[in-house]
Amino acid sequence: MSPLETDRVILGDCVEAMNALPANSVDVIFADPPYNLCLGGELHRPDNSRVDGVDDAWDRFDDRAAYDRFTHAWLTAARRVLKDTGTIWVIGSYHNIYRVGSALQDLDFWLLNDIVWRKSNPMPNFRGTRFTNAHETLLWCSKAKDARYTFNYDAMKALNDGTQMRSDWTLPLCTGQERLKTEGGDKLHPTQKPAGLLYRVILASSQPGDVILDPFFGTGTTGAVAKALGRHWLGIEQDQDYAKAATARIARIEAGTDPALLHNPGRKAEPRIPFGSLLERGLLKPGTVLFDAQRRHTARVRADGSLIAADVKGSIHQVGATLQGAPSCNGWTFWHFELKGAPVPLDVLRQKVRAELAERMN
Amino acid sequence: MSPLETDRVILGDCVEAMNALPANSVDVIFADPPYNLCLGGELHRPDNSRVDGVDDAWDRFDDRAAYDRFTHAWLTAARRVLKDTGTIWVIGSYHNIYRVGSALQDLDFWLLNDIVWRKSNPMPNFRGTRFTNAHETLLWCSKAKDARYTFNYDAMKALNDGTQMRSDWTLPLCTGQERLKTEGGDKLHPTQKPAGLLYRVILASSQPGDVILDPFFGTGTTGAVAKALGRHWLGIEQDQDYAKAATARIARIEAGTDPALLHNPGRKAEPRIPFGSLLERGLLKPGTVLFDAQRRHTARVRADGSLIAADVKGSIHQVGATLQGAPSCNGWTFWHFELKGAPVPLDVLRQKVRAELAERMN
DNA sequence: GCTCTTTTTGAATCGTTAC
DNA sequence: AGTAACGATTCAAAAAGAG
Repeated sequence: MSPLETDRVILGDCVEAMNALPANSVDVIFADPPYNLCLGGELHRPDNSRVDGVDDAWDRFDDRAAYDRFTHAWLTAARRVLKDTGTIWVIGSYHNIYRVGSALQDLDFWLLNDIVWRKSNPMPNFRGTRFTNAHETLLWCSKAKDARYTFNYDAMKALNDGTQMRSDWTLPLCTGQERLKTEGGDKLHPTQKPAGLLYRVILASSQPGDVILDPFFGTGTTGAVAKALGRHWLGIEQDQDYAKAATARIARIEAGTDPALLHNPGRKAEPRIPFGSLLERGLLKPGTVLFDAQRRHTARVRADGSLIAADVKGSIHQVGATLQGAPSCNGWTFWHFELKGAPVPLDVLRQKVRAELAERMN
Repeated sequence: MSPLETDRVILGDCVEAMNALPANSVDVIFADPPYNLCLGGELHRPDNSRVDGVDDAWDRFDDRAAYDRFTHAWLTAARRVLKDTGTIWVIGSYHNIYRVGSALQDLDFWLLNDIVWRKSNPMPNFRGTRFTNAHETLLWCSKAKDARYTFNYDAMKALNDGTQMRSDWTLPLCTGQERLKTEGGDKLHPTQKPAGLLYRVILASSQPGDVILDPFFGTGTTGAVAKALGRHWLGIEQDQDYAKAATARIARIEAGTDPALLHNPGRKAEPRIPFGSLLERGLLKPGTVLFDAQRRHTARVRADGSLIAADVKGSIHQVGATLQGAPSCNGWTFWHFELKGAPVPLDVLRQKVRAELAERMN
């Protein structure tokens, strides 16, 4: 077999293309396979605008068994081209990631971490039917339990302001200037991943000069970041338009650009403390009676963190404002509870939680 | 089969115990099954015979297959006792959650969300070989794709300070006073879950009076929180010491009883008011001119409670939708009428009627 | 050029009841 | 059973528009 020719896009099916590559030849694989979303009808926002869901042909499978066969096939091909010291990353959502995770384990990949990409700006759940689906999952595996692999611990620690990088990464979606557009101004690809995500993946698990393979190349984010970080890359993509756009995009990147220019650290976790968390933490119990400093008003705490007074229900702020006839009210300082016979403002509890959180959350 | 006897711990194997319960009898299942995949220690077949160390590959295969059989068995038993309108929660880490997730899907459970528990104080990775494993995953499933299920959207939104609860939950580990200890001062159970986690699970997915089953009861956190939140509980535990500690722990909890504190039914549950009843009650007169907030559209009220605009006749919703060219419209909030020179939404009148109805109930 | 407001949008398994 | 009507429902970020 000929030696590996890198820094190019291979047009075609990813299994066939990988099988045409030399075995044990790439250092890292990053894969963003179809999620098999199975979306039904249309979805509208409360303002009646239509949500542009993923309905592309490449995301449609006959059934779960067909998706499992597809997953097994491409992971098998990926395993062959991956060096014994290499690692593979796969990203997915709850629709597919449990199939992928099981398949990886069945193929004797060894799970090193599962990483949660916390989206700082996810799409809300418009109908109020579930929790806002605000994250995706990345699986990071070595080829075997006892395999040696690359993990740039110190680079990750530095990227995280001196404390160990955790398994949850807070990063925004790929939007704005970063998102590739058609000439008509629409998004070119329905699921373009943010460069910040690939930055962490590649920086964590490869060395300069390594080869990064992406079998579902799409708009080529993997190639763009790999090139900027001084790595070689190889993309496989079956859609000609995507392949063309990716090639052009990567050509515009300067190789080995100062990583600081690309550096896109996640936002710090906000120290916002919902009032409800005091209940979850057992610092306050449902039924606790709250009152203002002058003891002119009282209200009781409900299990969900709302307050109930004679005629009013709502947040600590809303109820405080309504009872006073004021336009607004800071419930944290307005409301007090009784502790050993003395009135204590709620804010004391918030400060307690903040102090605990500040200890190690990054 | 005898009716379900709740608020007790059943000592024994969870599959046998669940099979002895009536089918379709519990509202929510919370399960924290063993994760102990490949953590060393002895290997057992399902019949509890020990596996002799043979070839590595064979061992590994047998181990994972055994875990899969175990998972399949208890999930099958769980499915039988769960009501068709019930939901199941399973918590796990990357060691087992991909096996569990696949098994749930294979058994036709329908994944509603995967939830990430972000630990605010995780154990660091001491050897610097991986990312700090700072989260665990909860899977939340209904019994079938089209099953109705309980999700207390408004309670969750209230608990999160007025914005939708997301799929990532930041909560501390179970430590300090909360952690049950042996007489010697050691932790009683290796994986006691924080009450705050169960608080959110139970508040989100059940109603007061519902039955919560935990087939891996351990120290009884599920029962303790269920009781405090006015739910019934049922625990299955095979370790006598854990069962005893759990029973004692729950006995100390004060049961939540006040529905006003425990229940937030939300707006969706409010009684329906036909628009025509506003006319019957004389709150609105036939011929009243309605308009939207931007005064782009107008319509007149007819005696039968339908609207008439230039080209359109129909309900307040139909006419609003048609005039806007929208797929749907809430006529109650869309349409306004003039009162003392100011625009007032129809919804104000509906609230008035609802208040009167509530008054008469007392 | 600058600030403030409005609009747009993102891998979405997104309803319930009465007839 | 299927169909039609009712009417509930969104957050963050960035672009685009307005002044």
